[in-house]
Amino acid sequence: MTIGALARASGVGIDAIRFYERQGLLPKPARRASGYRDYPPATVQRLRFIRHAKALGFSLAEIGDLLTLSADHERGVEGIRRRAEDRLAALEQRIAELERVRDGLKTLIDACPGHGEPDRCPILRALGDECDDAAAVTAVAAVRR
Amino acid sequence: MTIGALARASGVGIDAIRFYERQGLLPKPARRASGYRDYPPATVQRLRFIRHAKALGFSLAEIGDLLTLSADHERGVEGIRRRAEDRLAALEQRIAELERVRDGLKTLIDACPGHGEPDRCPILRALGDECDDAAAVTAVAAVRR
DNA sequence: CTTGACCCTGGTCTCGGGTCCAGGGTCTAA
DNA sequence: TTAGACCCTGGACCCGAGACCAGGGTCAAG
Repeated sequence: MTIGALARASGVGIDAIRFYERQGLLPKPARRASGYRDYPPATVQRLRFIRHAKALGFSLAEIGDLLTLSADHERGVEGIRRRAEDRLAALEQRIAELERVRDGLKTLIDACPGHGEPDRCPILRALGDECDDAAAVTAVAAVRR
Repeated sequence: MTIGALARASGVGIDAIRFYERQGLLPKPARRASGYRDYPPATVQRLRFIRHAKALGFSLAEIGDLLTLSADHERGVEGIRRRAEDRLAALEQRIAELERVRDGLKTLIDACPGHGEPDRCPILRALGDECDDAAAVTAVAAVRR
């Protein structure tokens, strides 16, 4: 199939397919006499794999790793599983981080009356770090590393 | 104070300070005869504001917005509060998204025995989208938009 | 007076994941 | 045969938020 047909079948853009080839995520395809790339239909699966793995938060480098491992019939499966677990751990850490930030922001919003003098707004005071307002201090402290 | 002193006092790098100036987040400071930037001490607060707002997930453009609003004694506070609420909503959406991905990944890992043939690994099968495995299908479906 | 720490400008480079463009060649249906 | 859709390459460009660098000038201590 041509690159355009592959793009339609896999849901991945033409430019992205050529980019993946340059990155080594796709093997260099056969060429027709005209120079057109000619893909075997199984490439659709490979591109879907890449698309889904991206949706799970894997980087292209990690996906290349997964693809290499998945071709390794000896130790591939353990490697895949371990990488998936690493991804999961990173994901959970990121979620916890965002939740911390969310709680800080929520605290500030709750403490803000939404009107009045700007120098009494706990959000501004907390961000500027020049306040004794307990709620604001706590909220921003939660956000600092 | 010089830019180096300001950097130390605020915890923001020298290059970043000059960058913020170019972006209009910091007013152009006075210059000494030598051409050195000479900052009023209050700039430390402003840089801390920027640093904290960044930690809350605001982009530099949004921070510029906040700084403009915070100088507006008429309608500033309502604007600030509304933007904080927007940020909170975006944050919660992002968290929910990541949780969806996390659950999908978790399901896949639980379904994977961690050994055996690669073509029986639910992670690989799900990513390649060529499977009837219910757990894998559900997991990946949860991830797709 | 020299050394070393600091500062200036303006420019390029980084990361990731592509997109877009110019200037060609090719394929297919009418 | 010709229009229009497709394909090729190599390169430039995009986003955000700075980092880094060269080639200069400045400032304070010893």
